Amino acid sequence: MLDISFIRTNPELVKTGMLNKGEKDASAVDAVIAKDEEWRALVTELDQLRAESNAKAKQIGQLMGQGKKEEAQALIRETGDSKDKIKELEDTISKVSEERDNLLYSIPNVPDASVPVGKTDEENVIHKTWGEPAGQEWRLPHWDIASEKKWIDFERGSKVTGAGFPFYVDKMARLQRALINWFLNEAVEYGYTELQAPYFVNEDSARGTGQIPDKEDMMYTIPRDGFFTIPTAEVPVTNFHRDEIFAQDDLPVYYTAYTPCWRREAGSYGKEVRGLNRLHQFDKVELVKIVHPDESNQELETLREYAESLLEKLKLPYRTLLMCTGDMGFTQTKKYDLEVWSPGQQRWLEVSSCSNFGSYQARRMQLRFRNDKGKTEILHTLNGSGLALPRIVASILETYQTEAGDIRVPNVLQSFMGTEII
RNA sequence: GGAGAGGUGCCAGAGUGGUCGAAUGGGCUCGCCUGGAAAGCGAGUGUACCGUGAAAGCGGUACCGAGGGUUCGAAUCCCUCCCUCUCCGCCA
Repeated sequence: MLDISFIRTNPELVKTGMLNKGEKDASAVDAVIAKDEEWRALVTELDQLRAESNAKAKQIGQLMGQGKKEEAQALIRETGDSKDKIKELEDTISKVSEERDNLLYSIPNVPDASVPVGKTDEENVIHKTWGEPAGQEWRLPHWDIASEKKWIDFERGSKVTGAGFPFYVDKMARLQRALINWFLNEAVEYGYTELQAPYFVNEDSARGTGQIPDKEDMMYTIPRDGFFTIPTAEVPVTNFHRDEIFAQDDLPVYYTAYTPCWRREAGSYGKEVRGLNRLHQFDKVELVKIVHPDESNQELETLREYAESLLEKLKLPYRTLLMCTGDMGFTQTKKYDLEVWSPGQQRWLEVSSCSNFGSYQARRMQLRFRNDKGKTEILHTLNGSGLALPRIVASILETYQTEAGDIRVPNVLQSFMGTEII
């Protein structure tokens, strides 16, 4: 969520950002300011009442201590009214603050000034392209390669679990393992601390990173225990330090974690979900940064460059898009998508999304540091994939296939695969 | 899963209805002492919110695992939940 005092002092900026992000109207901004004013007035009133009642209780205590029972009794009789009033005010306040918070949750993060204004993905800006996208020619889409080689078993996955839960068989299982290892090794070498995270999170964590209330339907739930299966490692990893206060010297903090990711992906269909394009369960190595507010924009650039370097080392042609305001998502201030070329499908596939969340997530999580003046201040969080596996696997199969039907193994993966060709 | 014991500030740990935001010790910060350091001595050391102020600050409220309740008054009593530890069971 945004800082309410920031909204109060910059209402027009927030409204513009909201409309640019494609919200229908920005009335929530004025509404939240009004609701907050109401809340503050009530809190002031309640605090005064409580102060009076505390003073009385203290006095009663003193009288009792001195054995002046009669006087104490008289005072106790006086307290009835204010007690009811306090109770009533407390109920009103909890209602009002809930309304205020709901409004606050409905206001998206303000896009950074450097983000292009636009409505749809057509207005995203191509920030960079790398490599020569190969033509179709004799190249097959990865699902044909995989089924011919019996490397990915979608049918048995459907039988055992459901659509979107494939088995990876033999060389494909090994390729996945190779990628996970290589991604983690690269990240650790770069300076990320490796974490192994829980695959289920509780409601507080889902709220901390903004899956609740915004994107609740993307997650699978375990209702009996109140858990959500993680849609990305971002959720447990960013929540790792929830409610903590960092010393300034400990910043920045970099984490990497491999986890499976589960997404319900309700409403997806057709070529979008063909093969490995979109799955309900997939593997991903995630990168998370927790940084000083002044550094987050620069940190986003280095995060993107790091993710790009992985594709370059894999020698997979890609392009980087700077997402426009309308296509970038609710909680981000700025976002880059990395798309790898799929020669078998002749289309780009998103394999990494690098985002700066500013203070939006950190405020929900009360993730803070102590600044030069010794005051606590909200940190900034970022994350990006480094990288998501299935589409990388798809792109490798399609890019590295030979006309004879074999698959060459990218150089950086050969030591993990134990071979140069599969 | 069963039985029991617990969850207090940065840490350890006292506190079983009133003057407790919380003893004491350790840590940390600053000052004194020293050629410098250690030791010693002195002072300080939570978070959030509301009000006020340009700010430093000042006044107030809340927080002793979380949420409810009893009471004029709750860290302390009651209820629910979560977590930790010990023993038993189960188990990779």
